[in-house]
Amino acid sequence: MEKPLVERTTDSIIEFIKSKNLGSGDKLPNEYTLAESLGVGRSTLREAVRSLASRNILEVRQGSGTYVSKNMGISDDPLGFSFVKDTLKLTEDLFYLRYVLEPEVAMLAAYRRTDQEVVYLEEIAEDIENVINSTDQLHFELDIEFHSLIAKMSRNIAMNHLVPVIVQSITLYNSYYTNEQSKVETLQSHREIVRAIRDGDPMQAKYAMQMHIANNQRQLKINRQVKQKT
Amino acid sequence: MEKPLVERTTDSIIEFIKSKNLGSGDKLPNEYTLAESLGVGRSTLREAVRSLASRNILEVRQGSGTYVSKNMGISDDPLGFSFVKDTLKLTEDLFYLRYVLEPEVAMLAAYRRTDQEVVYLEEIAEDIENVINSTDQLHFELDIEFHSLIAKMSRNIAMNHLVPVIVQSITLYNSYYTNEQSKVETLQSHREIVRAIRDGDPMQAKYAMQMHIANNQRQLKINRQVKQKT
DNA sequence: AGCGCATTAGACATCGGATGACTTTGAGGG
DNA sequence: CCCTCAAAGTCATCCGATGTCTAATGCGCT
Repeated sequence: MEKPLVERTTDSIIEFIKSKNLGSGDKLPNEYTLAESLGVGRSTLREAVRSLASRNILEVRQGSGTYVSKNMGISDDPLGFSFVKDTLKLTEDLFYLRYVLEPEVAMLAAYRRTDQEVVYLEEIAEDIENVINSTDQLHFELDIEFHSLIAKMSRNIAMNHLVPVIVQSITLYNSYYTNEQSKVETLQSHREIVRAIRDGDPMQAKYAMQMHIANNQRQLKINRQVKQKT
Repeated sequence: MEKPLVERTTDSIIEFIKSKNLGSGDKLPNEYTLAESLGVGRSTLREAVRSLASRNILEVRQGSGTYVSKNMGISDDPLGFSFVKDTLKLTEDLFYLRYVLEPEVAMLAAYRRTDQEVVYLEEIAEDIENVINSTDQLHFELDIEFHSLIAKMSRNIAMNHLVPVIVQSITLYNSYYTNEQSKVETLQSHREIVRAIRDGDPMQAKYAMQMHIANNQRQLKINRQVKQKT
């Protein structure tokens, strides 16, 4: 018994999910049954479930049941950025990370994308054009979706897991403001990216993404300067 | 009572830590006392503690007590790679990610490193040379330390958080075997990387890191082919 | 005085029963 | 057919008992 029973139980639950081939949204047996079948007490099982829930692997709904989570295994702040004090520098650094990463991702996407995915991507791009002037969070959510889909199209598992986290972190720890200029540039960039990926032009996709993120970086700095002066 | 008591209790614990100004390694009151003072049952407290432990905010040691964790906030598998079925492809993709990322990191490190850090880096590189032939995990741990330190030297917060996760994931989900050839190449590459960073030669640092990871990728494939034939 | 081993107190681990609160579902009345 | 509401299913919470592990204590030996 080297590891505590609770940890072995979390492993058992993951094993259970895999063996039963459960996916997002599927329901687990109730806690009494599951505890019984794993051979542990209910308290132990509950702690194991709680542990997995806090890692966004499970979702517990009182009165309803315990389910496999949607964004399986990726929690809100997986890289611990919420503990970083200097959020200004963090945002800059995140943009630099994106500048290194996402052009490569776009390139891969242009190589490997399916036609179906291109249709989705065009739909999202269109949605963004439609809500670009709305004030709510919808624009940010769609932007995350846009970049996440491209990451998925790259067929690189690591990128696919990582890009959503990075993009979300930026909107999470820095509510940056958009001006008219940046909106125009964003839409223009998006069109170029979509076109390059659709046409299967990896180099152009890479270049377009590079420009897109560089624009964002530049606009971020400009907005901060404007903000400082006021 | 909108939120479940357990979640409110996790918040209470964090509040408790902040208010008492507890830092890494400090001990919390025992579970009976803490439950009492937070006004919840022991099971509830235990689940809250377990939840925080799985997010690497707390560390529980049986028989000793509950402590504030060191690497606050970064969990073992933050990007959810443990759910990926095709670990072979995952490893390839992780290496590709490193190939994109780490040369840039090495470049930044060469720009921004301090002399003190260079001393540490040389020490780690030396340690690696000494244990390269040992069979245990020490070699992997030192390799993680090596790349993590370079990430720290880059002064990019995002890279600093990300690189350890990526490097660790590779050793976690793929126990790749090393042969004599790769050991020699690894040591050679490490020397070149250290030298370039020490000399403040960003381009050379980038190039050396590129070669290092490309070598690793190549050796990985070779080892797999050898493994398949047996 | 110093060292080492055994004891012991303190702390977490695990179990399972009792009761409460919430969700879902479906039967029955309109 | 729809609405209401009661019942069943499920998680939430507390609690007491017992086991296991760690670290400190203290005793005896040298």
